[in-house]
Amino acid sequence: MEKLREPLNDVQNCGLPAALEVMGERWSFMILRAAFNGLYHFEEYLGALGIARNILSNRLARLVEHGIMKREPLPDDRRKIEYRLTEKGLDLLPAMLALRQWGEKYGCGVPSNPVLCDARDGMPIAPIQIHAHDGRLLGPRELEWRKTGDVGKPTIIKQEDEPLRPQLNVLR
Amino acid sequence: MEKLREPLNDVQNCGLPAALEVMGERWSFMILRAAFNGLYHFEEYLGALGIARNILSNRLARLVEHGIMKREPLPDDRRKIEYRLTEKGLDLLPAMLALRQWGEKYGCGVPSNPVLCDARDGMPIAPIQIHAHDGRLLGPRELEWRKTGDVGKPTIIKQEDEPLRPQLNVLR
DNA sequence: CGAATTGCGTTGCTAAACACTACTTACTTG
DNA sequence: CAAGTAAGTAGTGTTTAGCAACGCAATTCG
Repeated sequence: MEKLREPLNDVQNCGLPAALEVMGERWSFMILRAAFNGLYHFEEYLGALGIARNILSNRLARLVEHGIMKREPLPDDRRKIEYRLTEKGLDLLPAMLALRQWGEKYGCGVPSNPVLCDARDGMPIAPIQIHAHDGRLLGPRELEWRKTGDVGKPTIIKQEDEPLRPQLNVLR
Repeated sequence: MEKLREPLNDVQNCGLPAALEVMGERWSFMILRAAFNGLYHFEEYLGALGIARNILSNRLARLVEHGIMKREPLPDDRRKIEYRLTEKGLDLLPAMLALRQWGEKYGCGVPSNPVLCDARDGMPIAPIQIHAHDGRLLGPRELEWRKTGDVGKPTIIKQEDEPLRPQLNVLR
């Protein structure tokens, strides 16, 4: 009885374990946030985050190693080194914001003073949500896993009585 | 010279540290993924994830403690206990998917066989992205931090020569 | 009924990751 | 050259993760 489900222990077939290899380490997300706030230098991160020097050193090295940040010494002061986000790093912004918004909603509860806004009109950005290919908003119960070959095929209404375990019907 | 920036060390004013308190721990996201795949029971998670018993026990307890999952013994077999996502837990789906999509894009590189699809038409979901309040798509360079009082005010074109550090202009 | 099995969880111990403080090295500035 | 700055390393404890074995209640099997 093949219940279609993700092969959870198979690291190859899911991006999540891959993502967590770096971003799952402590401080990685906080360093990322600092980077998105325009910090560039070791001592800036150090002061802003309250992290230990050796940990920061190690974490920055790993982020560089994984192509999330790039490390370039400044020509005018060769002591100084700039750590900047790469494109790969910038691509983490949606994930970071989704996590942050979730934390705002349930954690500290409330306003989270400096608000991330659209620079064009100064309005706060929308919540990070799940959209269909055509832009419709999707909730958790409107989703299902599909084998690559079954993508796009019409949805089959289950006839048999055996209660196929719901795909993403995780509530009630 | 007040450069508007998030107060990075101030845990109160950002949801990210709050979110990371639970979700930053190892295995939390992987357990969440398993839950979104319709796993309910201890031994199911255990087999699917390849995690140690004590760690799983501990992590589930913490997720329950933080209201992300709920723990309810089954009436018909009182050994069995169902771990299910709460609404708070379900709300983590965008963050989980954003992270997963990022990992797919850069990590394992490619197809990630079971694809998450819109149940209605069977098409894969769109990438998780950042939208303005009116639905426009926003990139990292079209964003800025604003004090709560300045939200919605027209964007000020900087006149002075002193090079105000760019808000989210983290590239070049 | 009694013995084996299942489901969940704990305990004891080893290894890895994290964190604090102090030290080092390279460079710049006065 | 002396003093200071920026980045990074080393030494030492503490915390967390990981493995294997045990405990225990509820269920099933003979």
